[in-house]
Amino acid sequence: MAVCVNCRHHGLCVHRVAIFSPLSAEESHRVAELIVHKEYHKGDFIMTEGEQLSRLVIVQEGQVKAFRSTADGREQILYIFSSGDFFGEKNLLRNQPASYSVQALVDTCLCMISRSDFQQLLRAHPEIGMKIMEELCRRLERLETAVESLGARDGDARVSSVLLEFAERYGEEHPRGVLVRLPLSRQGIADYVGLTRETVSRKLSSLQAEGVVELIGNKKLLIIDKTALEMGSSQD
Amino acid sequence: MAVCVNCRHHGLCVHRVAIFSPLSAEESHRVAELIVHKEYHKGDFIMTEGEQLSRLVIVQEGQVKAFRSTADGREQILYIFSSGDFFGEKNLLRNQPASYSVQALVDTCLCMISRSDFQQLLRAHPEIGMKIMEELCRRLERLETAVESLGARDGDARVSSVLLEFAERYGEEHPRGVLVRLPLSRQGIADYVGLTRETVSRKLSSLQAEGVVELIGNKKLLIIDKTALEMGSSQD
DNA sequence: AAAAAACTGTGATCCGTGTCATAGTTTGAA
DNA sequence: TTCAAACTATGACACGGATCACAGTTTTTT
Repeated sequence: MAVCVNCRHHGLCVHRVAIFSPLSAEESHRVAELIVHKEYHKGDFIMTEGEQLSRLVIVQEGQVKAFRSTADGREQILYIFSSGDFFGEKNLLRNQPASYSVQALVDTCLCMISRSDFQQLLRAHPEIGMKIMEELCRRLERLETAVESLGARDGDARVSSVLLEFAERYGEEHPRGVLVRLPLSRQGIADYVGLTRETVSRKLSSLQAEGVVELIGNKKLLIIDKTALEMGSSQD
Repeated sequence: MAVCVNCRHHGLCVHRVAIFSPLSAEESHRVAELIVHKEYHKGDFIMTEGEQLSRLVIVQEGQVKAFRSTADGREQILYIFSSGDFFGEKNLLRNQPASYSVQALVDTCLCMISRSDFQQLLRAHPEIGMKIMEELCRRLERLETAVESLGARDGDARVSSVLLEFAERYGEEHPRGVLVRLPLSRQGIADYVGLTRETVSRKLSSLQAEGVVELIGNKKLLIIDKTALEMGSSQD
């Protein structure tokens, strides 16, 4: 596996995480001592809905999905967390159970800090609280947008907007457009935008037929006409 | 109108708001000085998507809806804020524009505190930051549930769950069940759960036909069989 | 109190997406 | 390299909710 070797040997992860940016070099060294590392394989569960974790978890390397299992047997993906993101915030302030499950999408290395250590840290450095608030607000905005998009039950718009979101987060320059490494399978995309696997397939196919995107295998995709997606995701 | 008379004469609103609960009597007196009150009529806009308000707004008396206007002309309601709730948090930490519009559902009195005053307060009383974090987490959880519910596009479940939510927040005891004063019109409910006015009407009618609820005019509703709603909102 | 405006309920029809079925493709293991 | 398991694409069909239309009701205005 050999993920996060750096991280284990030096306390590097502290530097990679925005919420710890208010710390001085010396302080972050001390914080690094408090952190426990753990590696997970693709598919491993990191936490389960309802569980009481009482740790803040930071993604050091890799990618995980956070989701809820719905009553009708579906799986609603809420977040995709990558390097630098954190989760488990719910269990820190109050003693609340996790409101979603988290599962590794690829081999992943996580940093964990205990509830008590973190609370002490928060008292000593209120600016960390600010950082967390900022991130919570960002996350709220993401979910607000998700609600907006799911409320307007237009399938095309949902697929377009998820592609734009992935392009923003995981896209890289390419002579003919933006190359996106998809973090999710077709089923995963469906679980993210509230459609079925089949519908996502069809929408992607027709986008390709229209020359808007180009499917490269199942895990990559080239966005050729970004404007068309932007139009499709909003007005038509 | 005559809303919030108390509030204007004494600084009472400070006491009614959870986020200021860490303040001592004397401190809250001082904070009350910083607060500006303002009254709005039903239908008035308090803030508009994209606007830079740079104030934290607290609902003293009344009720407002927070929503986004979607590209396809719909209106997606994100939150309903009542007495004690706050909004405008986005503009406080960073200088971000509001991610939603806010409009008064009834005549409403609001308390506002400026960005700089609030930040000073936050520095002096880190516990206020904690309270805000808690509330942001609560709000996140609400939205996560909304996403889950909108993702599973079953109309019956959406209506059932919104009724349960309203019962929780606005319901009162009644010999035959729970009496709910609906904060939204049929169209409003539709905008909240991502359906059309007509579908909401139909679902409510059939719930009434099944003896689960009883419609009392357009603004009230009696939940007779809460269990049926709970079953309908999850598994079937 | 009367009139206007806004809101609600319900039928008829249409369309999009879910569901089911099946074949093709990719991925990973032996 | 071969084989199996998992994933993907696509057609056929059904069904639920959107849309359109209109009548009835409630609320607001003057």
